[in-house]
Amino acid sequence: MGELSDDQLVSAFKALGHPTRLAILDWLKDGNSFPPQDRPADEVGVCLKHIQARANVSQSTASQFMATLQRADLVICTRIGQFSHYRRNEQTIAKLGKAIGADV
Amino acid sequence: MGELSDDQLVSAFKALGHPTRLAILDWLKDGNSFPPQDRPADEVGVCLKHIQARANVSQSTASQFMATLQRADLVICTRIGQFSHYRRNEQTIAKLGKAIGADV
DNA sequence: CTCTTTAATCGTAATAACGCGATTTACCGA
DNA sequence: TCGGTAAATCGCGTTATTACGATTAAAGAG
Repeated sequence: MGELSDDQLVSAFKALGHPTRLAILDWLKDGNSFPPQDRPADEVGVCLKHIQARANVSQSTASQFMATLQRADLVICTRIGQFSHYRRNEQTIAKLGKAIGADV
Repeated sequence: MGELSDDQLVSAFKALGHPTRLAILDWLKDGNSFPPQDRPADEVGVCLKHIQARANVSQSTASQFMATLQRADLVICTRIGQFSHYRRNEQTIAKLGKAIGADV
């Protein structure tokens, strides 16, 4: 269980430094609050279109937001057919919490 | 002991999303590692010029970095005469650590 | 095979952040 | 009062981020 490097920390903080991305990460704590899907949200994550709808942004913006969160390793993407599902990467988020006070 | 609002969280994450600012906050954990001052660093904080020297940036850039950290409530500034001293705001940093996992 | 749906990528314009030198303000010592 | 020093602010050019529509690629339905 390694710790996050400085680059990873900066990348994560940058990703969280946006109100919508921060909100999305919060929404993903309860995947079942989104519209129903073929595969349950708490298993594979929430479909991008549902995130897009709640965030009230364009499709491309929603896709970019999730790509930013993914590059920071804050979410995990599971692609099933044509659908991309996103869920929180609790491991990285926990490491980030530990890093504050230790590294930061 | 209130919690940080969403705006405060975003502001703090933005401030931490820069390698130099993140490093500065880390340096301030050991104020005595900086050159000696009239008033000890662990009491009033570290003088701006010492932070500037270690960060290897211009005076105006150093001043702006600290202003950004201060607006995010991550550091506290103590002005003594002509010198601005900066030290960590452990309270906000602790709240930020708690917020990750709770709010985030 | 064709049409539709999903989502990533491209191109772009507006906005914000970055970092610097120059200036201004404030404080101190002589 | 007059320099000298510290630091905040201003002005500016550069770079990065933001958010969008349009395009592209892949997958499912008929």
